[in-house]
Parts: sequence; C-alpha cells; structure tokens
Amino acid sequence: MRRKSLFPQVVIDRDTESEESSSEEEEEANVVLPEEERVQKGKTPITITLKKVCKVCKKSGHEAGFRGATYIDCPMKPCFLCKMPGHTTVTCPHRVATEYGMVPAPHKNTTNPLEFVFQRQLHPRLPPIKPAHVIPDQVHCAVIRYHSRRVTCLEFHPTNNNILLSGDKKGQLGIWDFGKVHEKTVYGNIHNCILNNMKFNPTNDGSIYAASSDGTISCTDLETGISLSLMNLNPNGWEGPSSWRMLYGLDVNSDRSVVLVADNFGYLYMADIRSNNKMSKPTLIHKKGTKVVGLNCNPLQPDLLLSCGNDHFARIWDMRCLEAGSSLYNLEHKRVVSSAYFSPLSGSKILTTSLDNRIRVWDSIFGNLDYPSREIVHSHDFNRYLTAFRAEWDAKDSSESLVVIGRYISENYDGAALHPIDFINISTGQLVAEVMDPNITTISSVNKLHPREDILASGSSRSLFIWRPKKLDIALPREEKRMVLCGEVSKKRNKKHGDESDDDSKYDIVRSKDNSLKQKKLASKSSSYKSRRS
DNA sequence: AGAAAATGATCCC
DNA sequence: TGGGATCCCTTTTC
Repeated sequence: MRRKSLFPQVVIDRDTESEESSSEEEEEANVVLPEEERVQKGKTPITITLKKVCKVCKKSGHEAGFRGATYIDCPMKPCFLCKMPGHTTVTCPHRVATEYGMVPAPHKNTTNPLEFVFQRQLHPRLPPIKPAHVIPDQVHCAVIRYHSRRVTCLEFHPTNNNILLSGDKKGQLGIWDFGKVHEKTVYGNIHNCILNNMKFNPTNDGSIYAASSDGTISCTDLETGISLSLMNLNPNGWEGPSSWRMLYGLDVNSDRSVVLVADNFGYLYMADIRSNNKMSKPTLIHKKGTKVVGLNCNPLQPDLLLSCGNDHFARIWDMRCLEAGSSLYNLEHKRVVSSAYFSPLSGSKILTTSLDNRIRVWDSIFGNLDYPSREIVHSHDFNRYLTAFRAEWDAKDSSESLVVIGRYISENYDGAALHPIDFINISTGQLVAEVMDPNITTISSVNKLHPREDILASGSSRSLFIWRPKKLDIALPREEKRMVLCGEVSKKRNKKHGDESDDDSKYDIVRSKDNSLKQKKLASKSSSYKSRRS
C-alpha cells in the first residue's frame, strides 16, 4: 500500500490462451490507467498485459524462443530441422529416430555417361570396417584466437602434422603450430576481404593458393609471407556491386598444373601454375549471375570437376571438353549447395551440403546420378553471419563413410545450449558422435579432419580449436549408440584473469560470460562420454 | 545491460 | 528482372 503511493501500480496480467486480435497492439504491452487511481494519488497506476506473442509469427497463444537452454519452435512454421510442416524440431522424426535423419532416395537404373569418361581403375574399394581409432571417446581441446573476423576456411599442412592454416573474413591467413600451442603467424596483407578457399601447392609444401572475395588468387610463401597474385578480376577497383567479382572454390588440377576458381557470376577461371598467369577466357558453369561456391577436382581423375553453387545445383564436368552447358551431370538440390566433394580416396562418391538441411550422398558416380543414394537430414541451414557449413570427408576412413559437419541448432546439454560438431556415417545416415565443449557456446561451422592423425580442427566465430582424443585404443560401440564427446579445454596459460578480451593474439580458453553456472554443472561430466536419447 | 551492426539467401511485387 | 522486405536457435562491440 505504501509502495502504491510511491510508485505507479504495475499489474502484470499473463494471457495463457489465444486471442484473435490484430497483432500490432499485442506486441506492445497494454497500458491501462484507471481513472480513480490517477485522480486520488496523483500517480499513475499502470496495468501491463503481457500476452504470449510469438516473436517468429507474431501471433498470440504460443511463444517461440529459448526456454532455458531448449529452443521452442514456432508451431506455425515448418519444422526448423527437416523443413516439413506439421511438427516442430522437438518432435521431428529426424531428430528422434534411431537412424538419425536418413531418408532413402529412390533408385532408377539408367546408364550414366560418366562410365564412359572414367576408367575402370576408379572402381571403389569398400572395406566394411572403419578403423577403430577414427573417433575419439574423449577429447582434449586447444584454443587459439588470433583472427579479427570469423574463420572461413581451414587447411592442414600436407606434410607437417602440426600445422593448421586458417583464413578469415578479413582476408587474413593464419598459420598455427598447434604442437607448440602458442606458435602462430598471421599474414594480414594478402587479401583485403574474405578468404574463401585455399589449397596447398601440390608441388611445393611451402606455398598455398587462396581465393578471395577481393577477386584475386594469391600464392603465398608460408615462410616469408611473400605473396604473388595470379589473377585479379577487379583491376579497376570498386565500380559497384554489379561488377565486383569475388572468387570462391579454389582447387588445383595437378595434371594440368592449373589453379581453378569460380566467381559470384557463375564463371570458372583457370590460372597456370608455372607461368602464374590467367588462362584463356572464363567459362559459364552455373546459372549466369549466381555464385559458384565450391570446386573440387576428382582425386584420381583430376579432369573430372565437381562444382556447386547458389543455383541449387552441383555439376560434374569433364575438363577435356569444358564449355558452357557441357556438364556431364547436374545434381539437383532444393536450395543453395554450400559444398560438393568427391570422396577423397576412390573419388567415386559424392557428398554435398545444401541449405535445405540435407547432406546428400551419391554412392557411385558410375551408378545412377539422377537421385542421391541418401539424403541425411541435418541442421546446418543458417540465417546469416556464419560461414556456410560444409560436410567434410575423413580421408583416413578407408570405407569413405565418415563425415564431419558442425550443427546449427543447439541441444540442451545439462542446462547449456551447445552446438555440437557431428560425426555422421553417410552410408547409414547415423549420427556416430557429437563433439562439444561446455566452454564453447558458439557455432562451429568450419571443420576439417586431419588427413593423417586423429585430430579435428574447428573454426568457430573468430576462434580456432584443435580436438584430439585422450585415448586411441578404446573399442567404440559406434553402430549401437551415439556418443556425446565432451571436450576439456586446455587450461594452459590461463592464469591471467584480468585482460582477457582485447588481445587478439593470445592463447586462451574461451569463456562465455553468461555461462559460468552451466560450466560448473557440466564440469563433473566433461571428462566422460555418455550416450543419450537411448 | 542492452542495442546496434554486420550482411546473405529468398521471396514478393 | 530487380530492389526492398524478411528471415529470425549469431556474435561482437559499444
């Protein structure tokens, strides 16, 4: 009562049931000023009516958003995971099914022109058993943060096992010796905007090619940082967005000694490695005016090229007869194709990641390519602000069935909303393992598996992570249950608590400011794995 | 602490 | 066909 004379009366009235009224008013709190109170006290009693208004669809009667560490979908929208109407992510069959997310694709038996392109030598060998050490049961995690913008690509050194290269949105190239955790080099003057893709020079471990949204290809000496430009598609500088060319999807055809890149208008370019010169004229390989984001040369037959992009297609080309419209096959997707790779050993499988939340697998390029062999529902559709997710092969897996990809939607792990990095068996669609760390609350959209060692590298926002197993020899019941792998961030050089936020070049663990309680809760469990969802 | 900004595909007219 | 609104489980900075 006393308070009422000091402060306006605030009555919060929660509406639990739906009401049919226009959405405009309901978004704002209704403020009611009763006449008599206003007159009597000279103060302003306020009645605030808070209705449950969904911030996604703006309708009342339900709410979308985080409840604790669990996100509640708007029921008026299609499932956020599988994109089908009628249910939400929580009840999505692709989330709760044992065979996580797999959708069998229809098969037809038609002859395939690729059979005539390829030699029989390329037939796949498919050992059914994966090496036992592929997936760690527990992981250590080392962290470094020296990029000033988000990480866009990662590449392991082809011969030195402890070197990880990273590119970022600003165009910087990072070289991290994660064996000696604190040793790193950053070259900031190679490109002046997004470093989209890079690839080591196949004839010289000491240099790397990179394609950038600044429209140039660089070849950088890793020791000196001296870089030369193989191509510049914007020689006249900025003349507006309709003419500015950006380069993506770099790969090297070593047979031809050619660097391949593609641009944001649908064109493929080549540069000769030996002369470091742009070759011939560009070829339109995707719908004119659309971005080509990925290029991949077949590991056994480099003249076979796989491209993908924003025209919703992945396309297969024969470099020997390359011209606009000459693709051997066009692999249709429902939305943008973020990545498309041949399998790393046999080159006979194809793996794509599309923004329709599906990983697609074609089991053999000798078979029918009209439809994928499998579609695996997986959350990697993102809104903005992230580097596109790409499902990446494990080159150590001789059966060519293990793939790693970051997950967009979070899961509630003992009260913390975390975004795991998923290991998926693309032969079965099964989620084999999920790696996360309670200290890492950001989304790890860039991931790469070490070509020779049991190491996973991740790029998440501006940070880089190296995950390695604590034990190598454990027998894993991989096919029976999924594994939750909790990392344990290395605490080395983490003694200073004061100046943690401003030094870009420090080595440190990642801390989340609002997550301290959750970390404590998780700490007791972070050193062991557990299965979940039975 | 809370707001703004950065910024990309897609859809609609 | 193109520009602007919209999408709406981000991350960082001020």
